[in-house]
Amino acid sequence: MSYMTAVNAEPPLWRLIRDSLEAALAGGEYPAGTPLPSEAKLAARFGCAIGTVRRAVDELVAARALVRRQGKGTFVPDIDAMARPLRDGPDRTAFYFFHIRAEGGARLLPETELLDFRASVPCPASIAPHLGVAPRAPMIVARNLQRIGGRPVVLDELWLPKVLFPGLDRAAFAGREGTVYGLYQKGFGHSVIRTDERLRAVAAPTEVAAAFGLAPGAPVLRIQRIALAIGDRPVEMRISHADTREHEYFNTLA
Amino acid sequence: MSYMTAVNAEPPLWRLIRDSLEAALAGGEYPAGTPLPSEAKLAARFGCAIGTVRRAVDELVAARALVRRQGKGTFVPDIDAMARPLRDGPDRTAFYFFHIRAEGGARLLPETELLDFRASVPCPASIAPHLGVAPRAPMIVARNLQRIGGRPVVLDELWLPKVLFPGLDRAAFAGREGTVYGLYQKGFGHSVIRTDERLRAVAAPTEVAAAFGLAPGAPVLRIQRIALAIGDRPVEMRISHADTREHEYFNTLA
DNA sequence: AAGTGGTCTAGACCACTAG
DNA sequence: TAGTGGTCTAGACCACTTC
Repeated sequence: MSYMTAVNAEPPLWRLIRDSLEAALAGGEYPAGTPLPSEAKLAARFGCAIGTVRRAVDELVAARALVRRQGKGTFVPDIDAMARPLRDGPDRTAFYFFHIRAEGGARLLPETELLDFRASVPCPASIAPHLGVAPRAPMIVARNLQRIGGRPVVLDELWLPKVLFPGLDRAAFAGREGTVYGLYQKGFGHSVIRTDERLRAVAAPTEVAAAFGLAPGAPVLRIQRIALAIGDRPVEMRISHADTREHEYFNTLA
Repeated sequence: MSYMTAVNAEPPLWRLIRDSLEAALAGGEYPAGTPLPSEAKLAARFGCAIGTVRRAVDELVAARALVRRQGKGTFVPDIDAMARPLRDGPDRTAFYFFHIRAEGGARLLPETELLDFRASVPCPASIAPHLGVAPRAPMIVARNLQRIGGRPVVLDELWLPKVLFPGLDRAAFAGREGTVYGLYQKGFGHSVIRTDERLRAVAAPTEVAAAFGLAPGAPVLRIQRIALAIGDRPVEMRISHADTREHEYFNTLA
């Protein structure tokens, strides 16, 4: 007569807890620097054992939405801290969203130069569906030139739904500290944890060829990226062209 | 005076168990069809609680070296079964090692035609270090043309250390059922679970241009892949050229 | 019915960080 | 010293598969 064995609908408890935490993270609680409640407190709040909370947090850690630090707490990872090479131990988390490396293998972080910034451009029909916005919705468009070791290697075109980045202007964009994704996180609460990319080899458009000192029509790598924040919310579309004469796009699968 | 609290050197028990299991898998025990001992039996064998075994197995499942099937057991995944679209549920495991898709998005598996097979070629110095073999070590070289919907899209050149594939000849290679990686797994015990890829845009070599019906020098995507089996052992290097006029290389990160 | 993996509990003890 | 996450235990019960 186990009348107290709970209802037990379909989804396991740890999944409900994971989704609840994910929603809280997507909703902007617990910004990058502040710790989550301790596992014991979360267990009390959800009325379950600590092990169940740990199972939920494990998932979010695997999805790169959280990091644990023994003795300190559990945090939303700081994207800029990740992008910077770590002192202690190998920099496995570095370069997570930057995959262009020199042929030899030495990993250098790029220097970014803002070429152009437009605060309100109607969204083309080719981009709107990827970001889940209406066609002709107002967008912010920026173009960057990235140099590695002084040499221009990547030309970026960024498309941001204006509604997700209220008040973002050229000064804030150019004057940021750290990476673009760090700005999305600290300025607007969008923690990018996943990207979908599509790559093609194309003949260099004239502007790209000029930037890289290439003959017109020379082969360049075209990368179309969609950046997704914690709840799989798309926040940026980026079209990049890379000069792969002396650099390569690296990809490790699974 | 806790004289029985165990030695507790550095590595946690679950890691030792994980490594032990990984070594057994790399050593060829438990081939694709046969289940591992049950978690209870493994716990007894290692003299620990079931939860500790589960922690170790969890890691190998995350690394795609094992799959659990409730009610049946824990298995080495069958690569060909993964590569085939699944009936039940979304085919999230399909296309794991094949990233070229039609522009629209419809995923078609390619048909492969063997163009060339050479049973013993000395390994070039440019390839040897990637596979951990000595320069001029004997290699098997194969070239494939892959068609998607009848259209030639990818030209592959495969380099295999002969020592890892004893007895592999053209007939066995061409007459296989399933994918190349399925052959590696079922014929030689090398379960590929990870790949490292480097991509560039290059001018099409003449032979590639001819195969794709491209003008000489047209841009094509060059993919250099190293395939790694369970213990991070490199087993294949592959240089592919892809026609990305109507197809794209897809990549989802983390 | 028996055997498998999946969920959840309750608690002990360890390792690390901070005040 | 107190609080955090990390490891490990021992066991209950559930869901699925096979006989």
